[in-house]
Amino acid sequence: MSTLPAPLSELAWRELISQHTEGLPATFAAGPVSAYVGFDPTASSLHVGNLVPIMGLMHLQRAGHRPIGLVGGATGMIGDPSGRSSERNLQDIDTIHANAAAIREQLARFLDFDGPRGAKLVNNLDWLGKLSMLDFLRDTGKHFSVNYMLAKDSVKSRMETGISYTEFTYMLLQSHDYLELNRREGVTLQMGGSDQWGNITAGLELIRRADGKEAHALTFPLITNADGTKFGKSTGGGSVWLDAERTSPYAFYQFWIGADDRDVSRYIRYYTLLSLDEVTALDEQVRTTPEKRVAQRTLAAEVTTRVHGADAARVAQEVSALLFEKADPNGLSDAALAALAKEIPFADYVPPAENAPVDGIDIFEALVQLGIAASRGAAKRLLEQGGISVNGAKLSAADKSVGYERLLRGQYLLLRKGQREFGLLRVARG
RNA sequence: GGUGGGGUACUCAAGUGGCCAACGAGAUCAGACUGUAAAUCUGACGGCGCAAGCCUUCGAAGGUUCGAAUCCUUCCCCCACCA
Repeated sequence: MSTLPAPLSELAWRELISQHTEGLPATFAAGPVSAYVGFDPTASSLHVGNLVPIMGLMHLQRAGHRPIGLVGGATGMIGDPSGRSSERNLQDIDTIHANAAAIREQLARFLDFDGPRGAKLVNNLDWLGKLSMLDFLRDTGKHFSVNYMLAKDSVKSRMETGISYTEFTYMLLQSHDYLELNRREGVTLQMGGSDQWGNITAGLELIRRADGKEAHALTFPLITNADGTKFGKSTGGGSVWLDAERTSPYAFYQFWIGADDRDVSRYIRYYTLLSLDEVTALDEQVRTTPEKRVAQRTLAAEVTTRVHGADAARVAQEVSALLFEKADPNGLSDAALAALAKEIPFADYVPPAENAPVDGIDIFEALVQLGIAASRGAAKRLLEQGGISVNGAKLSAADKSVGYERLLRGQYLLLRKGQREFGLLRVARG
């Protein structure tokens, strides 16, 4: 294993390799390789679940090879059956174009798009869009037997519940992409999640049969959480996005801070560029002084800095310190409160329309307006269970309202739900 | 086209005339314990309401009944076997 060429040795110690084709090491050793990863343009932003393939491309480029991102503009309109239990919704073209543009910007935070080894982003709509059915059947379809396709896990697993002809064909379209990129860009490696192995190797077959050339596959492991939950879900249950509009830098930072001790070492290997020595040192810290959360802090700072920049990461750290390290909210300056308003859920308080039954700020209303509770009923349950604090002090079940005298700087209220969810309310005195 | 089985809340899954807002499990949220960790224990978990209670829900639409997720009719969809 010590003889693995550049990106493979790195990927190997980071445990980022699930499997790869046999001849891949030799191919890397022979010179610069162009490799691609596909991204679904089903949303206008990538999320942390896309991070592993992105890091794969990053390591590749750092080792002197050329990364290519493929936006599945065409295939996104179809849907990959791999890893899905049901048929999915199709996207319209305008949406896909907009999403592709957004994805390119996010990739630029990881990849260098300039220079001879510059990264490139392509869209398979460019060739699949104008491909005729007859050409496709003649040039691609004839190289595959239905028997071969049925034997793939992605198809097999759907035989029970049913799979449309469209999704069945997905494998061939992806193979066609690989062939196309092999011809256009000299791409000889496709990478992807471990569930993509079948689709990628189908592409290798096509390249060999159609052009008699050799190409390779490399897959990344499926990322798991030690507690069995799905990786990449925020406290609220939603995906953690790279787009600051969808997931604030603070929330993004918090996502990483919350990593389980059992996971954090792996995540640092996967998602940062820290060296093996640094990673080993952090592992030691986790073992001896887990309560200091040094590894989690490092992980959060590293990833947030890469995705949102050093300034945003620093603010996220400061806000986190403010909220979690027992600073008295009453001492916050106007500037600090204004900064906070940008990072955590924020709302301008609107008093209930009814002739207010309570004096002061209606807590249920405040929680709903901040999005911390889904309804007044839910807010009430939270309060009754002792899950709500205001300005650092826990409320009792009887505290249905908060007096104006408790407002910070005369106009703000810092609400907290449970251990780690915050919201800032601004109240206009009338 | 025929026969049989099935569509229940975020997911799985009970329920086959009133005791059903609907057993149970998972997921989720909160509390205790902690280290913004895990595990464990406790509670909550359709909406509105301080509450009594009201409203909406069991594929869709009608109907029977004092009363339906449960019975009847039609329709839509899924699965298995047969053709």
